[in-house]
Amino acid sequence: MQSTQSTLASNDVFAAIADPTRRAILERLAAGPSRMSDVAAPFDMTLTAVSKHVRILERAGLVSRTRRGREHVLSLDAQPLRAVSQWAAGYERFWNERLDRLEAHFTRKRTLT
Amino acid sequence: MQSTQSTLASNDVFAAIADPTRRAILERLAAGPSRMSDVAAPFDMTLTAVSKHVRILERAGLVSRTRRGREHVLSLDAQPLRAVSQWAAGYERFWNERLDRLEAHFTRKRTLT
DNA sequence: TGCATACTGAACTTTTTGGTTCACTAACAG
DNA sequence: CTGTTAGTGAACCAAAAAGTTCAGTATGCA
Repeated sequence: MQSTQSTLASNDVFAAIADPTRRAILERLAAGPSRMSDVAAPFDMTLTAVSKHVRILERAGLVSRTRRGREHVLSLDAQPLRAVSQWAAGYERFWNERLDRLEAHFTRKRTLT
Repeated sequence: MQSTQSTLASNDVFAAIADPTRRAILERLAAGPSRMSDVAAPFDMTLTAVSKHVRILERAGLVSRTRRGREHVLSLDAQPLRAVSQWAAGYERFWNERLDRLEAHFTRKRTLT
């Protein structure tokens, strides 16, 4: 079992990236680690709110934090996104060719229960 | 404007795939189109509940329906997942090499505001 | 020491989500 | 026709999510 990533914390990851604020946080951290306050600054919400978003990202394994004095420095941990990318890419054959419509036509005759 | 998919309905897509039931529905439809009832059958919830999930998937552009008599036949529409895959793949450089930690070390000195 | 800064935690509010039930419409089967 | 099957729509509920405020804890700085 090497690819058990799915359905273990995967659900958390999908839930984590569902929120646009959290996706924006990830984008910001892609530019390099930064302090909680700096991450929070661009958003029109309190620091506490952003702090909660960050905690959700942490639990999803997407962000890690290291304390430097009173500052919390956040950095991106993108591995879980690999699973997401691969999950979506699993549907590749449906968008590559327009074979989804084609195959639909085929299978309809048999598979339709 | 051909690639405006992002941020237009993209948010809906991310929200749509956040729910495990809805991901399961997509998986089922990957095997071919099927009727609402048949899609609903495996789940431990009412048909109405599944119907609502399907509507969310439709609004996200992930599922389309065609009526055949009184039956609603659902089929997968995977295009939006391409955007998801590409979005996640945008973070590829962070998981490919362990260069995220490396670069973190670099940028920390300058970027830390 | 003593005040400002950088956060967290707890309590609370509002909105959204995921589910239910029940009544309804439409289509098919005898 | 009549009854059964396939599905929606509306009203409702409980729990979760997203945000707030306020109080508290460390750390840094003068």
